[in-house]
Amino acid sequence: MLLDELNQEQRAAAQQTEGAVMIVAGAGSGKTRTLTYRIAYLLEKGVDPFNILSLTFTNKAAKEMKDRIISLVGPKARNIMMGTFHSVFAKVLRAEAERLGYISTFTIYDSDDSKGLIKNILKDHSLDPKTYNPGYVLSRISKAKSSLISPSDYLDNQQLMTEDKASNKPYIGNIYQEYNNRLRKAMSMDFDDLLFNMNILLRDFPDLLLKYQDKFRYILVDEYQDTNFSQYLIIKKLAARYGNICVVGDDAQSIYSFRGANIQNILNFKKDYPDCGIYKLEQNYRSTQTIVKAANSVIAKNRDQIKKEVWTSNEEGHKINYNECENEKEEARWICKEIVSRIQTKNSKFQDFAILYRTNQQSRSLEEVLRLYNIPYRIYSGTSFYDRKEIRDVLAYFRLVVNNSDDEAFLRVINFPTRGIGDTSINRLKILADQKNCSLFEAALNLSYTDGIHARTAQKIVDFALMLRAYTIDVFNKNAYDIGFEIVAKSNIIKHWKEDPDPQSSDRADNIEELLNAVQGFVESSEDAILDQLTGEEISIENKTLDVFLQQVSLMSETDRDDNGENERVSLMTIHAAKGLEFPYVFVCGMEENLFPSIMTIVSRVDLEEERRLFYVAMTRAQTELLLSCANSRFKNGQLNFNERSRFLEEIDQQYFNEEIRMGKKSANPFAFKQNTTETFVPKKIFTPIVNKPLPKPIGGNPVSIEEFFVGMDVAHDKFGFGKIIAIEGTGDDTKAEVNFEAFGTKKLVLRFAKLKKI
DNA sequence: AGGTACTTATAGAGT
DNA sequence: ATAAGTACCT
Repeated sequence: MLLDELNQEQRAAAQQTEGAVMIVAGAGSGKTRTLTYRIAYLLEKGVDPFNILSLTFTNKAAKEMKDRIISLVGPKARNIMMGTFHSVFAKVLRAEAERLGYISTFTIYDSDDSKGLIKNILKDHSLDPKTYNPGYVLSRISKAKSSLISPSDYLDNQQLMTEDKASNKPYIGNIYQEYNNRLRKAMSMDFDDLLFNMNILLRDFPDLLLKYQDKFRYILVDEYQDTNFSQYLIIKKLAARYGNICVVGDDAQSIYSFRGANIQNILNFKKDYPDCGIYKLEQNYRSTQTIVKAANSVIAKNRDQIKKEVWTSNEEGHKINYNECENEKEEARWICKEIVSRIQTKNSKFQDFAILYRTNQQSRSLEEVLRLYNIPYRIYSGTSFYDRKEIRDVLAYFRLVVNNSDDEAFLRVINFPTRGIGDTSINRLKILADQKNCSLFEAALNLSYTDGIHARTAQKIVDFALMLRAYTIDVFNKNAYDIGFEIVAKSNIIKHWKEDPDPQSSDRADNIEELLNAVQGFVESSEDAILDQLTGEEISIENKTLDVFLQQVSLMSETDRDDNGENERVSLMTIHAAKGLEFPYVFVCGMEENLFPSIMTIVSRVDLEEERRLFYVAMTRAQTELLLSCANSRFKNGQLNFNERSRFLEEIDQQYFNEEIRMGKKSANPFAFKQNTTETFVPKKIFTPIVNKPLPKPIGGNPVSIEEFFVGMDVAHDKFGFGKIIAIEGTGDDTKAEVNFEAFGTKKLVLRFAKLKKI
């Protein structure tokens, strides 16, 4: 029987298929498993997959869950609507776009596009971008949108207006209004619009409300603690007819309030659905007792929480490991050594390790040292592939072809690669478009020589528009790859990078080719539904058009990207990105005050509690071993900073550390706890440690000629990392050195080829 | 118009 | 450290 795979509480939660259900699931308690079996069970009971809506936190999670369900109950599961809030409702909006006066190929703006639009508005209204920092303005707008506050609501809202006046930015409401006007004119939506407009659709079109209530008779929401008001209301409306709503979450893992997530949604579920079944999953199957208990001891410090007792019957396991380092380089080296030692002694694989951090910047020093140790890794957050300039440029061409009204895309590529169209002509064109109340693209297409633009430049503008117009006509008759390939070729963008002498430029050309590969992969893939989940239409290669690709890509995160089968790598990511994942060995680095907890959060209890939940999430990713580290000094924005170790370290019940690494009373002087660093805190190693020496040393070192090497010299090798020369033999080109590497033991190297560097 | 050199800001997490 | 923006030169 299908549900035999679940424990008693999980099974009970899966079996109550009708009505409202809340599953409060502690970390590692088999939440995804329960959801998966619950959906499989629904299908076994005869529920039509077209009637199931399952909302997950990442698209990757959706894909994995769907694959698992398919393996349990067969291919009919493909037709379940499963994905993130944003991707699912983008599909619905695409189908219903004309109700809202949008074209179905509307563009989705990401935060960079949104910031660019705000910058343009500031420029046009002569507002100071220092006062009206685009990032800040966008976050105000975003918070308003995710609370369903429209621009006119904003301008009428006394509290918001007072706040903006107090911060000396009285025009944010007006910027919001203009921002929305321009988005609409460009036939574009930002992330929050996908949810906002879905709400409008359900509010203003009763037939659609009924249609989707009827379609989505069974609704499941994962990570419910991280939903915002806008998402909450969509779900509430959709579920209002049949009442079959199942939410899963853990208030202790709510970490997205900055994005408007409202922890009250889960805390108040019982108020909305008084008859709901509540199930608590408290048995942790993931981690050792040490990890579970240590994490519990930390989260107990929070005041706001649903009471529950997470426990495990797993073995006690290792004590938590901790190392205090001089600086971020030494921290990275410590992590590398710990990884290598486990690889060699415990038969672990690189994919068993994750290095988690609070801020994306921290990945850079880790990266440098991982490369030195020749440890394969993958970064799952930070500047994603799709954020790179060259990729955004190509995507802007695609966007403009699919949606001619997309002015931001137009401005991005009108003169890139350069085609002799400068600021003067572009400003003139903007004025023309404004006068005619049309898009920049249309203005360009219909440019006449009486328009006041130099004839030669005007011709270039018209040529540009005509070139793209040809693709617009074709875009729905060809698959995404065929047309994408042509656009890239014709726009000269690859040629531009290939001819550029800068060494980084050939990488950019390669990236564009990789993007085209991704487009091809999209066209050829059949992993998704065979039938369109909304229309029931068959999906074939002809449906895989460029606009569909764009819509998919704009909602994809780095975590969702394919790893091309190369999965034997250490994972690097922020703690936020690690939510929902698990690894045998987890490093949490940068355990320092002002970094984690972040300096922005330490003034308010509510923010600090969220930060503490974040640490709880980090700890509970670990299955067998948890390793923490901090650095006494660290470069940030090119400046050296000194921080005390994080208060969170002392909040862990000290019995879960080895005796010798328990925290003493926190000292006021950041240097006072320095002497007991590496030697004492590092566990026994199989490699000869050189950590007793005062560090840091520059990483990388300098190349030297063969004669300069001597026995006892500290050297670095591209592959083997740091080592010390223990013997030299031979002369001239045949000179060989025996080097004892920290991580790879003794190697004999021919100096002429080894490219050893002095450190 | 387009490229180069200098200046300045950067605050955190990401659909 | 890095990117983006500005001033200035060709």
